[in-house]
Amino acid sequence: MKDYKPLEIEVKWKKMWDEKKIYSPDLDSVKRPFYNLMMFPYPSAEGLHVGSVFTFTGVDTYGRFKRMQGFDVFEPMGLDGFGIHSENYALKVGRHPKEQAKRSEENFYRQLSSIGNGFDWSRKLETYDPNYYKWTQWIFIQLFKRGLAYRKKAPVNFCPSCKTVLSDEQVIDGKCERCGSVVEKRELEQWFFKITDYAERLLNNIPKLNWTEKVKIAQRDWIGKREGTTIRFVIARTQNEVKGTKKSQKDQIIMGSANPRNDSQYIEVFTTRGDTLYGATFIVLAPEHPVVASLLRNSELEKIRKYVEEVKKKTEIERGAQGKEKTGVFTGLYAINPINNESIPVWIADYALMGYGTGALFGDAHDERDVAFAKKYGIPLKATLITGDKERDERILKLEECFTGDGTLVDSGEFSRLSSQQARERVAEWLEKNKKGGRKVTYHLRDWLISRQRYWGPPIPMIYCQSCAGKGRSWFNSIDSKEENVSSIKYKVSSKDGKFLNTKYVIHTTDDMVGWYPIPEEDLPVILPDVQDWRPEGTGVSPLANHPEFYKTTCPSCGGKARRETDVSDTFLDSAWYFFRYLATEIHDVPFPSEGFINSKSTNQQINKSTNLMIGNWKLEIGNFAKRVKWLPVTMYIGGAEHSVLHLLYSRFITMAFKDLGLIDFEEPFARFYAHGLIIKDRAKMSKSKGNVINPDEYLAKYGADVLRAYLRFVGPFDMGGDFRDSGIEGMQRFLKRVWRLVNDVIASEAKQSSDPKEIASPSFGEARNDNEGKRVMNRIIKGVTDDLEALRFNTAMAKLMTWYNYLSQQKNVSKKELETFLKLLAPIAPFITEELYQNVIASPEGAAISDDGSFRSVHLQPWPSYEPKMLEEGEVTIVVQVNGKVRDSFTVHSLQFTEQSKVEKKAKESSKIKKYIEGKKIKKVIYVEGKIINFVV
RNA sequence: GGCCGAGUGGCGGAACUGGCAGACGCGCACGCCUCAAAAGCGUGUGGCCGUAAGGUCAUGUGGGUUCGAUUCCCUCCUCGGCUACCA
Repeated sequence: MKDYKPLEIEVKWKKMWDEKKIYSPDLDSVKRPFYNLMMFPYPSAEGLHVGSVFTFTGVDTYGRFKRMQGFDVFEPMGLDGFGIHSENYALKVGRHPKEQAKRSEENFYRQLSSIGNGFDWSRKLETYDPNYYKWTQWIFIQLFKRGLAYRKKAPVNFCPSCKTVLSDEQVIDGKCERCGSVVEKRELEQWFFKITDYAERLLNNIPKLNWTEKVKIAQRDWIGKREGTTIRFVIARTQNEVKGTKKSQKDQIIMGSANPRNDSQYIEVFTTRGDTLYGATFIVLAPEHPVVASLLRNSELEKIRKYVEEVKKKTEIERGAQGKEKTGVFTGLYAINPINNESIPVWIADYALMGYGTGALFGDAHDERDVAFAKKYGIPLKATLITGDKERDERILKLEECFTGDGTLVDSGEFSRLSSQQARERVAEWLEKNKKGGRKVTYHLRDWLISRQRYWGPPIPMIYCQSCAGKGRSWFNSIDSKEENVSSIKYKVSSKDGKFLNTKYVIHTTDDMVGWYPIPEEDLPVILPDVQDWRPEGTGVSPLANHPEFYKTTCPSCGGKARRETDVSDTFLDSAWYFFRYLATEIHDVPFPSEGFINSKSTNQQINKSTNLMIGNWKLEIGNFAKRVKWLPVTMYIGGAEHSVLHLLYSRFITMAFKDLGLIDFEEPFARFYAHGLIIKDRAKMSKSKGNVINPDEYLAKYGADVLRAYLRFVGPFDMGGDFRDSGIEGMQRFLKRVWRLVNDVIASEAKQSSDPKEIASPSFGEARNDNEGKRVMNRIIKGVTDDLEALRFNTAMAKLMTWYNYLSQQKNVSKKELETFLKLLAPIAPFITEELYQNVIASPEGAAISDDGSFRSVHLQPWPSYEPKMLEEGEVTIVVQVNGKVRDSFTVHSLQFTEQSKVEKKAKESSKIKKYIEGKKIKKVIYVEGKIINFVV
């Protein structure tokens, strides 16, 4: 018998699979497309993490299972190599990002090809490939033309160490996601995508998605829809302005005619708790609130100016997360609560956020933050909600307890005695009727900040023309836009039940966009030049801004001197559409980007010329894209739950935008999303700082891909992850060696038998066993493994196969059918060893991998084993006998003849063990679960 | 603080809709093989009492529902992930 040499058979079969292209479906002609997608990795670290191997081989096991079930499985792989992660890694190792990308790419593809996955390598992609990012840029332009990309000056998170702008999502606990530095606030002009326009659609589609529930919840929370009310508080100069006046004068003030304030000077606040409005005793403004700004212009109050400036400089962390001390300053102003005409002080405080609601809130006794703030500054409070529990209500009214739940209103004028819920409704009505505010919906979701002042990303494909700007011109009033008929572009806004609500026309106000033009599409891509000073300098601009040969250009409209945008786009944009690109890619040898890069001395003209080489055939690519849409939405998408919000949300947004662009007729990219678990080591998350990161290379070299794959399947449930341990992997190697030996022994003894029929070796082929038990076992295992794989319960599928092995290895004869079936069931998990052994089995006594007609009889192309439901029934079943729910005895009966209650009950009562417990007692009740259990209650 | 998970032998984990808790594997012990070891094979393996038959206690804690709870409900504790002053 040959020894089991995993590495040798890997080389052999990999070559064969590659030659026969068994993992490269013809995208245009297949009948049962199954797009089996895993989140592509960003290759910034030293190499592939064993956690990624866990995920990728798990996804592949599912894909192989589906292929054997007759689906045309498409399983592509690529690299998310553009962006801040990769650039930071390049910074760390002191290598040019492009050079590093080349190295990472080589290493990653080497590793990825060694794990035994059925990747379609003819369609790989890298986000830094100009053939890829020309489309990233194209998408940007399409969104710009539809008014979904816009520019605004905004306070942004700035990491002083990475020297870049970060999105809110990249700021963790006020620190930079990558380097951990404390993040500062800066004001910069930035490009944004209007994802908030899609908030309602993104939210309403969630129930329809076949996704892991927790990911759906995370998405819903991230969108964070809140229905509440806005209330207008008219500003008064002093408290007396209201309090000291008679009713008629009060009204005047409120109506805006009293001097010197008028109705335009009001503060609009947002609340979800309109029921507590009567108890509002102060107003809090965010330091960035416009009222504060106007106040500062007219105010001599140095104290306020100082406070606001300090807070604005403060980082998120210093401003303090919940629980930390709140700070604030009184403005000297008062505001009139429209519902009760009370005049209440207006404060500025750091716990009010400009980014949420209206940037202003009212404080009351039923919010813990408000109470904490009020107590600190001695602001009075008034409880207006009670619970009905007398003792508790006493405490609440004495302000000893802060009650934040729904209750019954007290001391709230005409609203007293209403429930919170009723009151919210009535207050909203009142405000609407009296034009003092009204219902309002707010979202936690913010627009997507796209700009990055970095090097390693796709240049944002926009041109700014100073001269056009001076004339108030932009692309939106150019001839081009009229040709594209942009003004008539509209998209549908749907309500919750999917009903058409209205058509939203994009109305362009060119104010913000004056001077801006997209790069003409035929000039794409805007190649990222190969500059040497690529490191971020912390000047708030991209390194490309130091390269006039890059940014100097001509205006597409007037032909005058113009300037390219020098920022690059967020890496989340690269990954928001890659699943489309796998399908659109023609099979071609893509030159590595460096070959297409221009050098930094090239002129602008050369940039454009050189791109012609890259563009390829737009129409062809778009055409393929459209044809292949049958592959979408992605059938199965598997990735980490850490991407639950951002990546998945951005991908959904881009897909919806594609639909609105008329490119596709669906709006959700992933029919099914499954979140896998994490592999940990010694009960701790793997991390470099802990020094417990596992490099799969050594395991692949030592044990081979099959052993590692099978071990990772067995280590724990796919959605939970598992604890990686060397002793476990040894056990798995033993198992595969046993399988190897069993199959080879059987084949060998068969060969012996046919040459000398008298000699019966054991175990051997043959039907001689002639028992139904063997067939029942096989059918049960087939069903079990099939169900487990379908539900991605790989660990229990593996256990069932081991159980079956244990059974087979103890039999005198093992049939050829059993061996074949065993190998087929194991094939998705361990593709190499099963291919080798399967070929041995079918070759015995005759047969070969390549049949006469030239087709390849790979185990991976065999139909998945089926089972006969009839054979699942057990020959005999064990009936457990309980007395008062405690197991006292058990016996077996023939399942077909002896499972009626009367017979089982009779037999159970005959048992001496049972008699002991029921003798002389009255049986109150008998519970019988057919074929399982009988329970006497005495 | 909020949301989502998870707590089961020495360890990783099974138990799918409430029905024999501990499948399968690791580890350990003993045995076979061997001059010996490794590998391999076999047997056993939750705690306690008992020679045994058997009994009894056991799924983080405390309660509840049920003939019966790892599973359902409530309380609390611990750990992990995501998120975070969202008015």
